[in-house]
Amino acid sequence: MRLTTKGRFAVTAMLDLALRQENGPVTLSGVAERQRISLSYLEQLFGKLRRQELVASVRGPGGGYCLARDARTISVAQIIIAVDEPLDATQCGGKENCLDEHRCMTHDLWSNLSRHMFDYLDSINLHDLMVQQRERNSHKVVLHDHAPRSCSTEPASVQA
Amino acid sequence: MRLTTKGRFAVTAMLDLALRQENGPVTLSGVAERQRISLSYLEQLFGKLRRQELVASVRGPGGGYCLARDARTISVAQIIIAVDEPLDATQCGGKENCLDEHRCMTHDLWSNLSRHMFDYLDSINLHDLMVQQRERNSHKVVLHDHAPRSCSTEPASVQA
DNA sequence: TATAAAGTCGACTGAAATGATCGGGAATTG
DNA sequence: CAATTCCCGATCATTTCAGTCGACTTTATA
Repeated sequence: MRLTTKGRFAVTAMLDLALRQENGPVTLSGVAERQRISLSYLEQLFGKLRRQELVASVRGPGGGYCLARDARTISVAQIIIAVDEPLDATQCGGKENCLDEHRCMTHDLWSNLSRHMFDYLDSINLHDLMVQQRERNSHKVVLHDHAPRSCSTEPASVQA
Repeated sequence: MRLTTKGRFAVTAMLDLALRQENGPVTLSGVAERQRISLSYLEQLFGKLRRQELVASVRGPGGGYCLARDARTISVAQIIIAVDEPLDATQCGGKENCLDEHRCMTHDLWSNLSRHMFDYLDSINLHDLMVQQRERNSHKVVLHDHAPRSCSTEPASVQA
């Protein structure tokens, strides 16, 4: 399992999103500003997160991103895998040339480690992180002062 | 905790060493050949392993490397740390700018993960790997046919 | 309908890390 | 002395990472 700032940023950004989405879609420029992550970089990450259906996008003014599912069903591992694609510490992903034709001597060690890391990160979901964060910051969240758009696909104002 | 091929190579090489050192010092060129790792690269790694006192070197003809301690007391984590120096997945090693002045929201997550990985890799020692490996390969080890030098500091032939 | 706010996409880039090489040493044995 | 082996620093090529840029699409609303 690869661990880079890519995965870290993604988790941080998803947490930011999760903490704010009750006010409607969250813009990437907002996340970028609050978390000090480059907007263009976030766009890349959220492209992947969207394709993995972890977030849903709403285009146009007032748009942004929302979680595609309940925060309880999104694990940290899923987020990291979504942006950091290849999930293995073995370098030979089950098939390649560890050593000649055989699995190298330490193959099992790395694949076990990989599974270990995954299990740990998969045991933590976004909701857990939200709770932790809210405990720390005693509800400093500032609400939008304009009417937010809806995160769901149904129209915000029922007049279709 | 960083996981690169550097750490992998180091563990593989140390295991090779551990499995063969009963026949006296093991040369790096031997390890390089058997494990398909570049000799010069191994030299770099073993420089670090020696400075961390995980291995001891014997110079001159018949020389090579030996484990500096019993295989049971050398954990995989120690090997990886020795060659891959900085041991943290937090990127802000406790001090740096996670976010402004504060620890970033996911700081604890990463430091917990880091500790998790370390604990796992620290729970496995070289002897464990040796046993595993010997179970797989039914004693295919070929012995040297010349009298080996000693790994210890005392002279091999007692005539000092 | 024009405009602005947002997401979408692909190509590109600079810098760092990785993995590896090279050359010249120093120690030790025989 | 010569061969073997460790020792060490400098250097290098490639890849990956993190980030940038520019052009585009969708949508709300004035």
